[in-house]
Amino acid sequence: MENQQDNAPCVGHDFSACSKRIAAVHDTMDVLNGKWKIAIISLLGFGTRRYSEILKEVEGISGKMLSRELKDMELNLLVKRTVVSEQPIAVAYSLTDYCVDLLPIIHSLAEWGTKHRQVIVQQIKGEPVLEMG
Amino acid sequence: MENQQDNAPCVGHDFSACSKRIAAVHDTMDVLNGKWKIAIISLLGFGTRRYSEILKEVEGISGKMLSRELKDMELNLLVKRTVVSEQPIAVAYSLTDYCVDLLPIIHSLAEWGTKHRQVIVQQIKGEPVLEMG
DNA sequence: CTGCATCCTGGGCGATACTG
DNA sequence: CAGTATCGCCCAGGATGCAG
Repeated sequence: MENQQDNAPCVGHDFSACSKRIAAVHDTMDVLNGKWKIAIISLLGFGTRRYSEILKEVEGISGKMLSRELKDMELNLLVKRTVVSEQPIAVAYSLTDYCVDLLPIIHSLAEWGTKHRQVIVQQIKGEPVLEMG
Repeated sequence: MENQQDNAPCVGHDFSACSKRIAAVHDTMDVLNGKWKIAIISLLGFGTRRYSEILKEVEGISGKMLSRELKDMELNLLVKRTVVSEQPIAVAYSLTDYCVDLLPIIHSLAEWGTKHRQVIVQQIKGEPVLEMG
């Protein structure tokens, strides 16, 4: 699979390298779908959190969505759910070792986001006010 | 911003590192929103493509969505649009240098997706899944 | 060929109330 | 505190048709 250069053009019938890569990325984004999962992973990357803590620290998420996302992520082996105490109930969530592999990627995403914000700001300041659709 | 260890727990008032990172990732995912942009970038990472080529190679995308995504990505300086010929009209799309920075990340995403697919298949087959955490 | 307008549907997601 | 149930909005995105 890796005898293909990253930036080599893929013309004609050298089709499969492209589509395989696209499919693989699709698999990942399928698991990371929705508005919240990446943020949750990013947060849990800083350490174990309880349900209510995530609710507070992930700005804007509702309880329903948090439950749903967490359950989904558990099924996909991204997070581990641990009942800490029964009365009152407390549940802790942490990343699986396997999901930890995503952290460097997500970190890169964060860095790019920071850079992008600057680039766009420059564009807006620099350009002679063009009306954007 | 980087005096924070990647895996250091962020408790109590060490709140801002978490939320800043989350916000930055959010910025990126905001730009990469929707079902198609990452796939398009991944494809264009293999080389310049024409509109109709992208339409064929990105499995499942409709013409409307492709136009929309491409326009959006152009505004965000992710792709460059070049009119190749007028009669009949032909348009080539390529990644900006700046968007090329995303390729390694997307490549990592692809690798993780491949791995994940295997893990999930193992899990479904009931094979002893690796012990997490 | 490239790309826009229109119509339409599914489901993602928010708000709120409720259970254990 | 953790999680579910219900209701409903809204918009991403599919299908189709038209225009330059």
